[in-house]
Amino acid sequence: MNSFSAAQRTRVTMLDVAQRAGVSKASVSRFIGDDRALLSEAIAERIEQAINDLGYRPNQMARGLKRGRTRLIGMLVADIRNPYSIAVMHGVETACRQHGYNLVVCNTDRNDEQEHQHLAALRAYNIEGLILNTLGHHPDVLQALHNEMPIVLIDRKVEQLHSDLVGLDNTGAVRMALEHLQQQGYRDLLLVSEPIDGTSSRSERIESFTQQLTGHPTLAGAVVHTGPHLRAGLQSFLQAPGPGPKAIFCANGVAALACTQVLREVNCGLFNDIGLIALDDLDWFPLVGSGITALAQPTQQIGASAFDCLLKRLKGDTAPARHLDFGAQLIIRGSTQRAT
Amino acid sequence: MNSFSAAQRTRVTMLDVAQRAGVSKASVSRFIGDDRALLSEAIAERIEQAINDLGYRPNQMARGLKRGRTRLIGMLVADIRNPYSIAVMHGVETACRQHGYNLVVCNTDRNDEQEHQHLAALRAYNIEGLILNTLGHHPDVLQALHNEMPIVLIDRKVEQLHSDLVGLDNTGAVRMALEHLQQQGYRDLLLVSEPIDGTSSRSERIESFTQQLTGHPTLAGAVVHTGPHLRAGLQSFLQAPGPGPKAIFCANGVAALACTQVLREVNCGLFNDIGLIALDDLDWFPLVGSGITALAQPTQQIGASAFDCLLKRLKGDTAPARHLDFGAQLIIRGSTQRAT
DNA sequence: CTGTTAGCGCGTTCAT
DNA sequence: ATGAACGCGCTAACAG
Repeated sequence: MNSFSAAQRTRVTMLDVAQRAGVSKASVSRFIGDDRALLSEAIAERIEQAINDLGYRPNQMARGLKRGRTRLIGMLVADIRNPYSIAVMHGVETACRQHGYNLVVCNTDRNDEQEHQHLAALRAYNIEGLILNTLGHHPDVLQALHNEMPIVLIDRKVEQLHSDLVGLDNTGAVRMALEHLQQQGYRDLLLVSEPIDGTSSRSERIESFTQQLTGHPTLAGAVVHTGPHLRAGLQSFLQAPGPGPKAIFCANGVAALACTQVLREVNCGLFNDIGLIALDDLDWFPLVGSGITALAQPTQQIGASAFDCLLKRLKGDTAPARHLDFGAQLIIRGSTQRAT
Repeated sequence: MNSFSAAQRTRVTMLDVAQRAGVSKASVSRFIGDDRALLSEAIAERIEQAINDLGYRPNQMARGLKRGRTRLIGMLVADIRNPYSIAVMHGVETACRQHGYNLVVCNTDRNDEQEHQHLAALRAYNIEGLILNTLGHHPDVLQALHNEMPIVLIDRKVEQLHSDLVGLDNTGAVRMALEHLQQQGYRDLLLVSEPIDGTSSRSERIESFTQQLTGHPTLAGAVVHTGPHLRAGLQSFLQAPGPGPKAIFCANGVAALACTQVLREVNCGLFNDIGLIALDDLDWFPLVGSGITALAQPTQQIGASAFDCLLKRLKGDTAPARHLDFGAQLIIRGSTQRAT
């Protein structure tokens, strides 16, 4: 078996093709690039033949070095194990491929140091644009990067970096949730969210919730966060006398998972004692108890249109930063059907 | 706001640093690379200063072009929405970062044409090694690639491509499942698997199941596949008179999801009427019914050791192809506790 | 239409 | 210990 000890570089190059076809490198380059029209039929055929014979593939590194176009898009994700991130990433990846771009994905595991490292690495690879789904705790680095390439934010804003953003219409989604719960007869609400850490979508949902409650005089509401206090928070909510039937509103998929876990631990009948609705729709939602009602995000669209924004900018669009907010879709399951 | 119309490339280069520090490019290169020891203290400091002042980052493209080392690892995944793939990928990514490599992830969506495209792209970017988790329906391309770089297979073999493989000890995992089910008093077993499509791990599990059943005279067993016939298959299993208590063995996470869905649809009491064990452990398993017993795969380890294999090869290891099989871990939940 | 030339940013001999 | 010059694989002028 052969060794790959980093030294040998036996790849067939443009020169090989040129020699085999009996032409100059320039002609091969024209054949490869967008100038194929300038070539005579005869010579084009010989080049094509040679390319196939040798299995030649142009070296994108060298190409990028010369043209300044690497056809590489970077994506920085805070938590790659979050189903939302995966779904969006899938959308981005699909769009990339359709337009001849490739995607370099970096996961920060919610770690600022790793975010820093990855940003440096992405820059070193001359990516043409960046899709960002992190807290952005390095505003200086990001700003510097933004001078070199377009950036599109996904789901979370970054302070002082005013670039395109695509995400969810959080206020609208919260409104849908509240209206649905109200219609179903719930009166006492608890919002369960992950702790506030600067994620803008997170705070927007919480703010919308408290704000809109003031517009629903028949509804009462409170907020708890996931983590060590979740269990206590849920229990006191369950036990307290309230204005009427109770329901929980999970602000995202992770909160829904944590919340459902605790509800089971405290032997809460899913979902006879209590209603439940979640923002995000995960594939197991139908399987828990009588099914969890969800507000699904159009993740595929979000990813695709993030790439679309990037592409527009790469083509020279210099319009002021845009914000694209997509609507959520209500999927009703058993968890918000009150036992009569 | 500035435009990024693909033309301007104002990045600070090695020459800029050299001039600012009043030295030659070669010295800067030595500072960047592993030859820092050869530099005088004074000059090293000046270079470091200049680098910081200018915010210089070496261009990996140019670097890779010259040295043949891009520090890029490619990973080709059949289905990025499969939690198993994500988990493994997370392991790979972590290991990559720890060793200064970056990961380019490509998703084929189980599509042969996309696999082909992605392989070409990865080659074009001069990745140093490839981690493969697909069917490998392009043996010629893969073989050609394998001449240029090391390849590590994950979970599934590829015909005629004998390179390193890391995955699960499927036979052992099936044995653990059967023994556990037997101990719990189940006698009539049904294996639910995704359809056979050439995925080696899939067939190994099915074969191990049927094979080992012959060694358990007290157990009866059959196999059904997910898809349009799953529902009928499950129903006839549930209704048929059998040698004793019944249990289902889901061959992976996807099968477990499909299977649980159907069980709900046919109003099967989860899990009083029937036992359930699944290979793979998903985060929602505790939440369904009384909890789903699982055989967890050490996905993090699998990913990390895949990268490890690659690294060894890159360092010149030419030993014959290795197979690394990890053991599964049994996690007992309610779905295999028979109601007494 | 085609070939020649000159770099892109960097690493690596050679000299010194 | 340091600098000058060449080439990695490719594209973009310029000639012809």
